[in-house]
Amino acid sequence: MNADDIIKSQIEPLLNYFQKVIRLNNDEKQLVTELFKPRLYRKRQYVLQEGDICNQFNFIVRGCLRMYKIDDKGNTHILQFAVENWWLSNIGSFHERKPSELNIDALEDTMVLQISHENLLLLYTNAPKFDRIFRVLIENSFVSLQKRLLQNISSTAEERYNSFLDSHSPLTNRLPQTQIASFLGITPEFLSRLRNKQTKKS
Amino acid sequence: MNADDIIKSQIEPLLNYFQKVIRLNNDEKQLVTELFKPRLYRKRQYVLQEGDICNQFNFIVRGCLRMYKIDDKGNTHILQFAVENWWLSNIGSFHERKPSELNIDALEDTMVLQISHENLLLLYTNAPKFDRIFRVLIENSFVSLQKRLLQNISSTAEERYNSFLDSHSPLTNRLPQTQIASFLGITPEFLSRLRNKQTKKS
DNA sequence: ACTATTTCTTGATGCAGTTCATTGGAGAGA
DNA sequence: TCTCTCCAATGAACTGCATCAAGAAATAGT
Repeated sequence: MNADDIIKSQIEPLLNYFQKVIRLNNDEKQLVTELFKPRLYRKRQYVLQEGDICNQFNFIVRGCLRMYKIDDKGNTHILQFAVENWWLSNIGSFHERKPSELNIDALEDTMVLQISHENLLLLYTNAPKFDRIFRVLIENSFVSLQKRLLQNISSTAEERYNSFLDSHSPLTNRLPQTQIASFLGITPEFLSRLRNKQTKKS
Repeated sequence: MNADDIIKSQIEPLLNYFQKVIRLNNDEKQLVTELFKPRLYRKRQYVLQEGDICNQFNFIVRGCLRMYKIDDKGNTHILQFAVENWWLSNIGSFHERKPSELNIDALEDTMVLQISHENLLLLYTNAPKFDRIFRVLIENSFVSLQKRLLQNISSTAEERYNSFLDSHSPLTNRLPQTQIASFLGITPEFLSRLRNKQTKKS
């Protein structure tokens, strides 16, 4: 495969993703291919660092990213994991063009397709269909975020862990437990006790 | 004022809201006036009841709504309050056309402008500008939801209460404390203790 | 293959927040 | 005016989860 073919093969999953919402014509496909740039991040590399303005909207082709905040006591709180075919970006910082309080980094070597703020506006202007596509995309993100908030307000750590196993099962063996604990909002020690308790049961 | 004038005066805040995103032409204003219907809900009246499909997207003209879940133990957990110039609807149920797990009801007599699912699709088709307007609207909701999740993961009840006072100050005296406690994810008793502690300080 | 670093487990102790029960106050309705 | 119901306050006992500490197991770097 030459360089062009490699890029094309990476852009496929993105085009497929869009076409699940609305079919695209060739001009629109062309536009996507031009405006989204592939980029590789190495494990532990920052995609977005606190204080910077988030300037890229990221679609994950393969690998895994996390978005998190570090609080005053130095604890990290993970807001979101993103793996293949998911989107990740600090939407607030991206749209309001103001410094991010959140970090994004790679938990594995990760290939993304990213579009800059400027090019996304260009995309909206040249192909208004994408206004709708991104509306739907954000509606979906909103719904899962709302589910998660509900979980956090209304459930114990054990219930949250179990529903994480349900909803994120592929990640369970892919991530270190410290990361999962930080996503659930508990200490790694307590997660260890929960797991211990559950294995004893079965 | 005759009936038409009353409706017109109610539609103003909605048009203003839209025009903060993009200016509307007269056809578009006309469309909004036709497709959004005013409706009054009495205190304690349901706007959406668990098990029903959410069929209305609501803009609050005056009054106050809440959206909440009742868990297995019978506790209510408030996901969102909405007052003047805010939107409220169960977006998941609304778009996926499936039964709601959440309830929406009125904490005060509340006037809303509501658009049905069918008419919203009509609006998108006849005036694609609204694809963008609703994308922006949901982006904003997403950002505040994300802030709230972060708060919940990373702060103590006292910190959450204080930041509620900051962000929702107009509501503090407007709502009973049980409602605020249920929004913060704590018991009314514990909220009472927090308040007691804070008044002693000052 | 060896060390260094990170990750997981387990115990002891402490605290934030819950639960249950009781009391007092305030608004709504007859 | 007198209930009746709803809401706020407070005490005592309890529990879910954090913290600190220390050791074991796994991973990565050279």
